[in-house]
Amino acid sequence: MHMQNILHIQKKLVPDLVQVMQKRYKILHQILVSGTVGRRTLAANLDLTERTLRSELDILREQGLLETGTTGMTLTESGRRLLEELEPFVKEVFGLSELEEAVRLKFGLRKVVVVPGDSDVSEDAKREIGRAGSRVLSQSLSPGDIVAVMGGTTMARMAAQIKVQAPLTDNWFVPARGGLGESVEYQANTIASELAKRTGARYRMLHVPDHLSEEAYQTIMQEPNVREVVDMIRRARIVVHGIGDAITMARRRKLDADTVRELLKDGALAEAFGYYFDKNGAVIHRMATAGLRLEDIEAAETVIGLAGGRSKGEAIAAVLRFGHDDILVTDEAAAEEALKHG
Amino acid sequence: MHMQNILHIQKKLVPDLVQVMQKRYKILHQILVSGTVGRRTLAANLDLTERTLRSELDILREQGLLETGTTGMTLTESGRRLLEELEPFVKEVFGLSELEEAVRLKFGLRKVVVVPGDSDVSEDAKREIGRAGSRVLSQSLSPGDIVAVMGGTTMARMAAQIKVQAPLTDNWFVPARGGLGESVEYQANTIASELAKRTGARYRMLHVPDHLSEEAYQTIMQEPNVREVVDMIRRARIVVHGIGDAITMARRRKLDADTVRELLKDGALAEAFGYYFDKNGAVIHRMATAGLRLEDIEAAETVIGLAGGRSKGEAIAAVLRFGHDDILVTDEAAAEEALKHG
DNA sequence: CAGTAGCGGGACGATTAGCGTCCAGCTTCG
DNA sequence: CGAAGCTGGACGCTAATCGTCCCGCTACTG
Repeated sequence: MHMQNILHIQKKLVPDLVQVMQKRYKILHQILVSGTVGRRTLAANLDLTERTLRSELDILREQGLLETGTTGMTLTESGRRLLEELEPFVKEVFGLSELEEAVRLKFGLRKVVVVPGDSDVSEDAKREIGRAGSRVLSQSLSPGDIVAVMGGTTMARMAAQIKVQAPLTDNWFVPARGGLGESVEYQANTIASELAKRTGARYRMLHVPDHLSEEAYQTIMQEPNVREVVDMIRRARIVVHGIGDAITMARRRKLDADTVRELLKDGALAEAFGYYFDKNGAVIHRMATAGLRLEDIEAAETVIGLAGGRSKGEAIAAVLRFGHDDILVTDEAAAEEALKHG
Repeated sequence: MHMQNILHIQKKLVPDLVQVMQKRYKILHQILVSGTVGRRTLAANLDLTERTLRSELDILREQGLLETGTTGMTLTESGRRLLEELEPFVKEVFGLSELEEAVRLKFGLRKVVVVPGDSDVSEDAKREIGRAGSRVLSQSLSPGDIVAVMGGTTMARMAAQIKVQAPLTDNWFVPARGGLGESVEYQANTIASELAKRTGARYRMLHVPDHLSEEAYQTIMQEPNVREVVDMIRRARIVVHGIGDAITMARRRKLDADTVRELLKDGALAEAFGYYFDKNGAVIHRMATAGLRLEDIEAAETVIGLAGGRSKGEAIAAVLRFGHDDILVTDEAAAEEALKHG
């Protein structure tokens, strides 16, 4: 645990080092398997543009790793040896990004970010998910966007770390759902306000008590300022949510015994944005509070899921199977686990 | 030997990023020892410009390694931990550049280039010295410059690897000394011609047999084309030479027994540009052939010495003590050894 | 309590590096 | 002998980087 691999350290100090290493490794590797190959062919094989490849080749040539002849480029003895020496590290260097790509393909996502570690055992990993999540959210934001956010500890951590260049005077943060029985610092309302405060955006609260009678529910929904927030939720272009284990969430939200029994019977596995899912991603149950509906999830342009820890891998897989998430931010352990159950 | 450290690999694969790593480490380290420090102070301490430092600081802050307060910048817990984790690798990351700086200061040189390895045992290191030497020479060249070169295997390797962007139509390569009894492929004449051929520059040969009588010597020096080359040598702005062990060189050049004995008696240790030096850098003996004199060495703007291998460390130190070299290109083992004897 | 030194961060123009793109000249191979 | 594929050069556009200066603020110090 303490003898951290130097690659992990380097990733912090020089974040793009690993990517560049990967790129150059791929180039050398491709030349190795090709024997002798020309620049254009190489560019096509590696899906790089001719010019960027050329810059890399110049560097590699400068380092004496490859030679240029009239028929194309070949690895030098030095280059071949380097590739061989690099072999043991390749798995590690490529580990996370390969994981990201694997998860992305398996669940048909637009983007996957995997941070190192396991949130179940490492506070570091949790923080990294928060940081990575906030970065993803920042990148996804366009002027005028309304962002609907859920609650939860991961969401709170994300909110606590977001930073923007310039104040987002043109954006809104709204809670995706009314009160869901969480303690106040992890409620969607709190998170929306924290996000707004830290980014200079505006926000709205949605105060709808849990467990209302149908009649009371209809009444409160007629309230203008509830109506207004719900309308904003309907128009949200971005939705950010955590993913939880069904039973844990049910307990945390103090569902009544009957409901819990029913959830168990139906095979509830995961929870996200107030819905419970079974292992196939089918919706089992809906929390009784106002706000985001499934149609809104489908209408949103970017749905971002945040969750980490090996124990959540299966739940993540279930929610991803539901099929409406676009971006996943998770950690190594959860990603591996999700793949197993995908 | 075979389980190479990944840092060695990275130095080859991503040398640019390793430098960036060094820079960022230095910044973090400086902040650590300063406790809290402002940008300007930091820039002055690290000898960086304010703006470049600032870009780096932004990245490091983005990585959560440092925090910015009203009184200056401080490392975060993350940053301190990173620095601690990095400690075991620092020596290795900085190994060569620290070595370069140490040698540079010890012998008062303008520039020192140290390549990894030991030429005594590694063919790779020899080639790297050649490559590095050719790069240094290219960088030192200005239009119109005359370059005087010596012979030797290291010089030959350098010549074989030099490359230039555009042909040096305005430069001359001349042998620094007439024949010095080396086999033809390592003679200064050959090297000058090879360098010229590979760079598009022009060259002159200097054919002066060894061991001439004083009379014959005076006669040959009156020869117009000898005279002409010697004049060019006098005007050389750059001198490039190898450094040898005195006894080895004496033997290779088949000096007569008397002279060798005399060299030994006088404590000859090193040889460079036809002169023999004792351990204090004092000139013991001069080879009897035409060409470069000590005055010319002093007049030259840039004197570049090339030599590697632990066994040559002491000789290198002796020549550097002579005090007229500006740039040294060597390998790790020789540099370490030279420091011991400096 | 007022003055000041030192702080971070904003701004902006000049410079440069990076990149897409196309072309010339060469070698090799069919 | 022609076609294909190769390298390396060239060039203009764009985006990033950098040097430089300035502003407002804070926390000391006298």
